[in-house]
Amino acid sequence: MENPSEKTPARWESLPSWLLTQTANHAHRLVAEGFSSVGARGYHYRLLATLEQFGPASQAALGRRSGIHVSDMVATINELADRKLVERAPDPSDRRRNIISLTPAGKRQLRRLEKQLAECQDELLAPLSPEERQRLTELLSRLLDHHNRRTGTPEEPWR
Amino acid sequence: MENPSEKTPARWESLPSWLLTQTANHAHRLVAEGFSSVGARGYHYRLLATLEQFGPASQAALGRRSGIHVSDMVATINELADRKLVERAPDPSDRRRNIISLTPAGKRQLRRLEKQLAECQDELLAPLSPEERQRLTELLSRLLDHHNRRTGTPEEPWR
DNA sequence: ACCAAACGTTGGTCGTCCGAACATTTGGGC
DNA sequence: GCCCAAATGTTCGGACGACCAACGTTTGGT
Repeated sequence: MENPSEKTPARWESLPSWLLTQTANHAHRLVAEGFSSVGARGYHYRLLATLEQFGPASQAALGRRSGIHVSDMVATINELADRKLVERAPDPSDRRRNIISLTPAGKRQLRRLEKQLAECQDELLAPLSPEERQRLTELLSRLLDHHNRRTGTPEEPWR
Repeated sequence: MENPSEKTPARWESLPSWLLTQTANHAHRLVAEGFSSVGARGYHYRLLATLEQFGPASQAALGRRSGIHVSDMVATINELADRKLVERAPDPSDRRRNIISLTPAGKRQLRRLEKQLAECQDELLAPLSPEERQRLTELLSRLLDHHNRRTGTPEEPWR
């Protein structure tokens, strides 16, 4: 959206789907800028955060928990492993698996990303009062829940 | 997000930026499905709607009005012109320009897309009451306005 | 022992957004 | 009238998130 100008509002501009995707664009841009200032992108944060929250795990399990597709997981882990933010070790008890774990440097990076993320939330919601922010997140949560339910959420098999 | 499972909620899942981008993903998916069932995608609708609303115009002007990048405009028009939904004619008064106009078939396609779009809005907002839908769109509009203002909106030069 | 299932990996697709570069044409200032 | 800055259309390419198909290896249950 390089140049939305020519003032006259287009007639789709009041559609909820438009409002959502466009504000999401702004949100994504803000977050991406914050992350890239530390040399990262969304998948990096999600993976690091998942690792810290649930501990070391196989790539497949990490994919399920973080919502990152297995095939993207490979590239993401490669990128993080190159920067020594994450470690990939073979699972001795199952030779199909790699066990991914967070390094101290990875933890530090995660702290940086979280700081960026927090700042972005504020910039994103700047024009809203605390009560309005609350109502917005509540409404969005309901929407997200609803659609996540209908878009299959298989369940963790075991372990 | 093929498989968000493993129930335990990740800690970023309550962040406004996450809620926004994810619900926007669902919205986008719904709309894209609706559009693709008629063989179109977002840019097609935006271009057709812009043409109907503002009348025939040059590609650059259409880009400004629809928020589609000039370089994407080329491909979009190509695709629509191939299907005879749009016509590309040289501007006799300015040989740099093409004048793009909507064909009757294009108008019919636009009607189809609008129908799809309307259905999507309802599916998207299904879990919300009319009042809640109202409040959501109001909050999102405020956010979008705010960020659009800060992200340059140059103005239409003339004509 | 067999087979279905899980795992990691490779190599794509798609849509939206965006930038750089280029040739052509134009209009305004001088 | 001339010149230059600006607008126009076009091509190419990249980032990012989301996704899919296929393959070889390894596994666990039967």
